[in-house]
Amino acid sequence: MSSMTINEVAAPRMKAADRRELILEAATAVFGAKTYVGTTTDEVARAAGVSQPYVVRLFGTKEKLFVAVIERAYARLIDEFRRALPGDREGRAKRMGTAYTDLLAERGMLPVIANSTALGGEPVIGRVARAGFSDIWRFIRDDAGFSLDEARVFIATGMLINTIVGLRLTGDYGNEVSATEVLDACFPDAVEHVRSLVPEAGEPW
Amino acid sequence: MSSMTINEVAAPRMKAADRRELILEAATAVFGAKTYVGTTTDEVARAAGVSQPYVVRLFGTKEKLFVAVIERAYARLIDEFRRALPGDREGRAKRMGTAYTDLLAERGMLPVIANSTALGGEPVIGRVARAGFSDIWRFIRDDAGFSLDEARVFIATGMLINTIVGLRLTGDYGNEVSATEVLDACFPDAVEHVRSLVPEAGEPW
DNA sequence: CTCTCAAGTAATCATTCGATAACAACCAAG
DNA sequence: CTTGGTTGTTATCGAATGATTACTTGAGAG
Repeated sequence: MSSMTINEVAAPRMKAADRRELILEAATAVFGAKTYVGTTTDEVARAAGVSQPYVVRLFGTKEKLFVAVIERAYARLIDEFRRALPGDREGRAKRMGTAYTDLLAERGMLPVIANSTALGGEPVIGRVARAGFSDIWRFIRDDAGFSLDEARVFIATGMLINTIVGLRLTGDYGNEVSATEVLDACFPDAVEHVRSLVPEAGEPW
Repeated sequence: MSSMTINEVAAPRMKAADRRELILEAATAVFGAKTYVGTTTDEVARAAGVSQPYVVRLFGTKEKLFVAVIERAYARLIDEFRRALPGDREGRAKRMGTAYTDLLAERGMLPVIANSTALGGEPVIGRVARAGFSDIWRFIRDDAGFSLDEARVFIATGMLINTIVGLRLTGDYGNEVSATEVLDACFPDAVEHVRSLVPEAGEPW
């Protein structure tokens, strides 16, 4: 039952640093689809095309692996936000919003960020998640120059997007009133784009 | 190691319906604190002061227990929203927002709702979570009479509150800039009230 | 009383999962 | 060409967990 979702062919003998990055990518997809506790290191390993013990050895523990995944995700997000800064000031929030939804194309990225916000009670992971959120907030305030209210609304909208994606409301668009209304209200001119990037309620992602 | 968190003394020989409700209350607290997958039926049982097999027998499976917990939480939320309807129309959104944060006092209620929004990919739970969200949205639109934009902003704000609570940002208030700013921006005149209701990063809740 | 059904427990099982250990194959430097 | 570090695997373990089974206890009806 070796699915090999990310890499069709296992690539033997890779430099450890590259292998780490490849595993992080696979782990982001799996953690994003099945939550932190719900994900097994074996699933991550098979998605990355390596053995389960090797994943553990490269990262130490499942917890440390997840911490690396979160840190990478928040860094990636800030990266994408930064690329959306240049241009007229009025369109900045919109460009950054688009940058956020475009991250949907990187499998698991948004779900991982969303899930991390529910783990503040975990001693280790919680600290990292708060730091990630704090980085985002400071970027929005200092680098993007958002006012307090702009920042609040922007982040709140992002959290609503997380909810829409996490609930897979996209699958009900057109069939169910609430889902249709929420999606229309959130993505006035990008509903189909978003819909094409979110998987159906059936598991894979 | 029997902690008996909810009920200090086990109440033997209760009518099954009452026992169910008592277990649901305990389960909400535990699921809210440790997520769905991260919670064991034994923890729920001990929090409710009964044996683990009894919990399983009363609800069939852990999944069905969680479904019952979610449905109860959404129903409870709508209940509280409904009680906030009467009064001047301008203050309605504010009253309903207060009703939401007041639910923090019922242990696990908000975290359970927040966590459910990340499980849309689960075949059974996902369906229930979407139905819960849909109920809330329709209540806000039809019963509360919110416009599309009002509804979107209101729900988005709720999701941001979920994030703040889930991340335990309340613990950083006063010590860290981002947490302080977010909390001030979200709860202009209720920061201390919210802070008093959210546990520290250390686990319990 | 006692009989019966509901309420509840102790014991136990089969899986699953993260982690560890021991070993194998590859490759570059001397 | 051989030696040593790096990259990886197979085998396996101990603990945890959801579920099942069989048993016990209490209370209310007749």
